Amino acid sequence: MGRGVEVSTEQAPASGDGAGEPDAGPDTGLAAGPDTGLAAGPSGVGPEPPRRAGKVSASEVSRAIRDDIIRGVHPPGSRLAEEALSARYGVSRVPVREALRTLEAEGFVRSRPYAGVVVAELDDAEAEDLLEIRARLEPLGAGRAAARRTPEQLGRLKELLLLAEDALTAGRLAELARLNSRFHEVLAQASGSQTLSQLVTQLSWKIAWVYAIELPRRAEDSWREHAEIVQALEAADPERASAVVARHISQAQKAYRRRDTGPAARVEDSET
Amino acid sequence: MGRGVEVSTEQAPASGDGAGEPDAGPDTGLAAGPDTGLAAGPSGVGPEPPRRAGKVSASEVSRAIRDDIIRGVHPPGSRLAEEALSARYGVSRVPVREALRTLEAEGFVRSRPYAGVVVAELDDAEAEDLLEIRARLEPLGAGRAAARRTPEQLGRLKELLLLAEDALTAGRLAELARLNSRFHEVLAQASGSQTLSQLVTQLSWKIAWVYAIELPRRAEDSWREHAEIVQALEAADPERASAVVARHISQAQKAYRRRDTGPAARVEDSET
DNA sequence: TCGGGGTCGATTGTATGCAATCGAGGTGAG
DNA sequence: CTCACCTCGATTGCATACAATCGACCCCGA
Repeated sequence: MGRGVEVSTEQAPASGDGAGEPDAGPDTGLAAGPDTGLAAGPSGVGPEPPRRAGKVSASEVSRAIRDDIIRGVHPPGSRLAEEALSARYGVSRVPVREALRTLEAEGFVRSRPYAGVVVAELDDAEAEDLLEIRARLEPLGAGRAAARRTPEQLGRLKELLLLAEDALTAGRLAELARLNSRFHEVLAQASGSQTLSQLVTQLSWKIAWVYAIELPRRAEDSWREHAEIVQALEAADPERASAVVARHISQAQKAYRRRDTGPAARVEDSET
Repeated sequence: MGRGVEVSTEQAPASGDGAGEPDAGPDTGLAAGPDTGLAAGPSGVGPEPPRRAGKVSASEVSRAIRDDIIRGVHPPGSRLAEEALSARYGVSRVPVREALRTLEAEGFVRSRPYAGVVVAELDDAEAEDLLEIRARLEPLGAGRAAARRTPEQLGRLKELLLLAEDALTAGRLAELARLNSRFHEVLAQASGSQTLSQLVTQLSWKIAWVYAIELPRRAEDSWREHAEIVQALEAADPERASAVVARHISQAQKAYRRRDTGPAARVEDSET
């Protein structure tokens, strides 16, 4: 569905604060996104009413920021200044602050008094833990869902399967990731437990984040490892070459193990 | 709108909204607590500055409301009007709203646009799910903690054990519950994983809530069941009496199964 | 008497303005 | 040249003020 006007300026958040990545891939998807997730402010024609009615903006802002974090618009470690967010999402600082509190409780950002809000780091260990947590919680939710699901929920899940199949054959990976989140979200809702549903839903967001952040990073690492291999070959150092390749394969396996990136994923893996 | 002085009235949250409990135990600890969790306003000597410095109040407010929810001051289903909270905790509505967002993300309250915020319900199934979740996550965190703990953290845990032993022998159950939460919180921090730590910490708060809410409710139910037993005896209905007693025992077992209520808790009583 | 519709009060949601606080940069002494 | 201190700009945190929305109550007609 065509969605509104869209800003173009995009305002890359980090002006060289360089906490996390060494500005590694500038192609993380920053300029790619078709929309910023909200009304995008008065960039176009006229001053138009401050905000279109119907939606309460605070929760919308929270969703928009979360989406942008997941999509890599705000990379880990980057600072989220309130006024900048204000301008970006077209609301005042108050709903922005509320959204940030939500995201803080969800673990997407960290904040310290008078020091501002920073996107949480997401190192390898964190990602590993997240996947472990999911591995332990989702079966629980699925069990509950199997017992309590409504026909509507089942139907929606089936529908998502079909959409995912389409997206998969068409190679629309971004859409696939979103469908994945949605699938787990609905599955969580179907568990019938408020607590479990909320937890698993938030978890699924984090997982989507992991995939979005970790896979490009993995690609980067992969090429760095390739470079190391070449170095070893150039140095004619058989042992080092062997070790580097072994590590490379191991890393690739690890990445693969994490792969079940879609509702249709029929993972057979043995969870080693 | 003189907001200044009074606070002592304590303002029981439900002015007849009667959603949740039938005002069951007015002694849940409402007037008992030595403090309401915050500065409690200028109830004492002079008008003194609106708030003592040092602490950022929004997060303090969130902690205070959470504590009050756990302690039963705001029972499940009760409405949390912003202005009332404002008055109670001595701040304006802005930090109150931010605190509510935090609590919403943590699952302690539910909110709908323009309908306000309500303390989440906590039925038996939810409690069961929470305990399941904890059963699955805490071992993970403990494993991580065993690998990554710092000596300071270990020391703090030992200290908590001692304090818990004291509280246990002294029979200070409320203190014991708080120590329990604290213990799990520190344990979670020791896991070294931001995600896991935050999750388990929030979970431990919820568990404390379950215990605080569920056990009194259990006591209530227990006496209701006692009454049913008496009724069955009065009616000279052996089958019904048998069934009721069987259910009663089963419930007590369930309650017992949930009981490990402290790091050192070795309570032997059989509930009822 | 009962149902439908409109008005008003109360509460939530947001914007603006001001006070509090922290880090960066400059300045002078040693 | 280094370091401590201090001033200032920028940003966060909060209080107030105003707009938007919903529920309750009342009035009216059948």
